[in-house]
Amino acid sequence: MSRWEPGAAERLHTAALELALEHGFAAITVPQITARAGLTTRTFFRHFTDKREVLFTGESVLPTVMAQVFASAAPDLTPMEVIATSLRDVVAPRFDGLRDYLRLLRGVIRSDEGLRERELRKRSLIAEAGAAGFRDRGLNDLEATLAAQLAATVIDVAVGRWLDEDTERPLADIILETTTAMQAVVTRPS
Amino acid sequence: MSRWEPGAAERLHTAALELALEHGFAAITVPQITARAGLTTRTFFRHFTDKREVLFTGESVLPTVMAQVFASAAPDLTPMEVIATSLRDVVAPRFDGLRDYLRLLRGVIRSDEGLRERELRKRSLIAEAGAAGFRDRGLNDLEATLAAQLAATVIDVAVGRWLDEDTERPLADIILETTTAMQAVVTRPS
DNA sequence: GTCTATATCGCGATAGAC
DNA sequence: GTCTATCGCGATATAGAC
Repeated sequence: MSRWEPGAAERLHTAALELALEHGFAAITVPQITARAGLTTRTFFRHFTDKREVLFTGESVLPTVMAQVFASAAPDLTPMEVIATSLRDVVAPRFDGLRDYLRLLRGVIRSDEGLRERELRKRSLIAEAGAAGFRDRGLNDLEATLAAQLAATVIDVAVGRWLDEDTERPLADIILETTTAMQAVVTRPS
Repeated sequence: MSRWEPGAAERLHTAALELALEHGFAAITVPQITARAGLTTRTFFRHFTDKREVLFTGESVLPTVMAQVFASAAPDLTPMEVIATSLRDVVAPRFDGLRDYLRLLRGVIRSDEGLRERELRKRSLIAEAGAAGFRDRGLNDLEATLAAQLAATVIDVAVGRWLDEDTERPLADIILETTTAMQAVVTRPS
């Protein structure tokens, strides 16, 4: 048995989310968070570079997920097909079951400007990882960048709508709806 | 004649940019910036909500520019046509002449994680303003959101490439190249 | 304009895992 | 022994209150 309870980062995350839900993120302090998790302030900053970061754990898996997305895509698919099928098959399963938690978290993030800003980094990381994947598939720099931005937009918008709805429609359905709408917007005839 | 030299915000911006170029943004302090601008620390925080903000003045015009973009677009244009022609006619002229300054500023922003994060907010503001504009043109929520994200991506990518190139190719040319590539990525046949 | 809270981080020590 | 996670103390700058 160790000197410390395991899962310090996760306990800090839970404590921070609970406190933020109760009092608002701006109103709580790092000492408050660490007190609830049974740790010290100094320890907090060893796990997270700043106060906001504690709400964005688990985000580090996103580039990994994007790598999976492209590894699992058939080589003859067009960029939009890669986006549509891969997000449906690889991303959606990862989010299933997290809906209630993600709704709570999103509520906190939306209520704080600093957190909203921090959240935009997630999209940026997705787009970066995606661009590398599309370049590996043979697209040139410009096309790879644009395709990855499209993918990031689809994830962002689809997950947002998935969390918005009262009925829990499968994320995979919403992803397909979103990619279809994207095609329509770009190819719409005058 | 007033008690203060005019243009406090602009002087602070210039001082901050110069100091950041010399020492790196993280290494400089607000008192250093205000000292160079001949002001007090308190005055700094009256003009800017935080230290990073001083490098992002002028950004507040972006929603206005986006409003212009949609006001000036012919009503029968498709979303992609609105993006292509409006960015070329309204956005590009606004950036002309700022290239050297923007390259310097971008160098500073790229070198600091906090500033990179803050910059993503610009894209977010553009997308929000754009979505409102596309809704006004009759697109439904989903399509308006996607079209605005496309527009934000085109601006981002096109301006980035414009600043990257050694030869000063007109921004309008690069915008057209970017929208063309976007169409190709989405409509590419298998 | 002054005062103060608190976010942030450097350093040294400690305690267990291996 | 080394490695890693933690603690405690202290310093500084941001940022907001008064």
